[in-house]
Amino acid sequence: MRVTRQQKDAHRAGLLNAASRLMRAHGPANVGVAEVTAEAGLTHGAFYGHFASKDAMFAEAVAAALDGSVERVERRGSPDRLQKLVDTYLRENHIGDSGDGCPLPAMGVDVSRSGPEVRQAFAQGLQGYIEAVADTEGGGAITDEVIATIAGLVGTLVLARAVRGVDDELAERIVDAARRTLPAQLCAQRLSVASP
Amino acid sequence: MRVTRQQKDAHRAGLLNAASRLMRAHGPANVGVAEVTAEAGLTHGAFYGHFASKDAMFAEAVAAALDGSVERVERRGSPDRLQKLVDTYLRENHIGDSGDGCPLPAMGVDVSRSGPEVRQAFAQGLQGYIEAVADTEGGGAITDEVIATIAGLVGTLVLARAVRGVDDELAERIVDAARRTLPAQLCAQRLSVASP
DNA sequence: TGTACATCAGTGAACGCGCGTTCACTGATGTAC
DNA sequence: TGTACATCAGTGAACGCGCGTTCACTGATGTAC
Repeated sequence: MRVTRQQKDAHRAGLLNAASRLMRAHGPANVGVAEVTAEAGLTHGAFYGHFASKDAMFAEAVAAALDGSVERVERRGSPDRLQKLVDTYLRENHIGDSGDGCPLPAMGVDVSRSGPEVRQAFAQGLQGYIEAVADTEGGGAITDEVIATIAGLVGTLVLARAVRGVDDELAERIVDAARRTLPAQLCAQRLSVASP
Repeated sequence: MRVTRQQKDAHRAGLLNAASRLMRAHGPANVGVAEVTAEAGLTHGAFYGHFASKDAMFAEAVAAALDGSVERVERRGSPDRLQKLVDTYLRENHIGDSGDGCPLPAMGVDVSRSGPEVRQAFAQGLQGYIEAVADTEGGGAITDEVIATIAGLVGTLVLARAVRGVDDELAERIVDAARRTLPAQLCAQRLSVASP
């Protein structure tokens, strides 16, 4: 049953892709090794020829998903306006089906419950994502506005997705609030306190 | 082994409290029925005298946790400034140990992966939380600023907690950005577009 | 280029384990007199 | 108030099941000549 070297590489990529999608949608704890391998067209035994453990694969899936996000940001060109990020983000990341969306809201909490390897991968990916956003849409500098805008988008998706289906009106209300208030601006009151 | 009616009620409350804390910290999928009952000082067999299933208990734990959050907001008095929420929230919700913190960032993603009963409980609790914040700290009206500020806080905690331990500097950077940009304000550019 | 053999990616049965859930049993509580 | 009995909250063994992981095996691929 040996396969071509390229096929082996393709299988590995397929496993990572399947894991990334499934784990974003259902969480790593609710996705089995057998489910991932089946989704990639393999049997569960093949898994350990590619990854040392389920946890090690999750770490790689996190890194791969965030790399994909960075690429997507960079491919968008250079609109030079942080507002573009908000528009595109809230358009692309549908409230339903988080499997294909941004890994930050879909995996963030799972990462915080995982071990150091996973957290390391996430931290590195998040740093890269922030830099990519700052470079292509924020004018280059990693400002409070860039970071807070990303955080605002993440929280918006987390809350809207949680109430989807049972209170769609509230879900839409949350997304609309984000659309009207993001990108984040420095808080006027605080600025006047900081520099009177 | 029969116990007093009050003790039965106390046991039930203890189970809910234990479940709420454990599931906020580790996620419902990573917390077992035996773990919850042991934390409450009982054995696993007692569980089904109080709840129909693990999922039903999660729904109740979500509702209880959010009710607790509402009470905490209301007990804080009426500072009448949304900014107070940001200060208190970021002070009380430590980046580490999410078991005692706000259920929105700790359970939101888990809720979005759960069934209708859980989502219903969360939607109702979130609605109540938003109203409580609007009443005691936002001046009464449920504005975009109130909702977007809550969402910003949620996203901030999700991201900061994910990188905690492996990149504490980034975690602090994220929290600081929220501190300086929240409460959310209506976006000036968009307003000028909407009403030129 | 063709052949012979070593390599090794994938298969599928098997493992130990912990999970959610059930249930016969226990013995203290609640109640009827 | 005191006694006798029914109730029922909690116990712990047991269940079926799916999980992550291992491993002997297979047969196509890669390689040495």
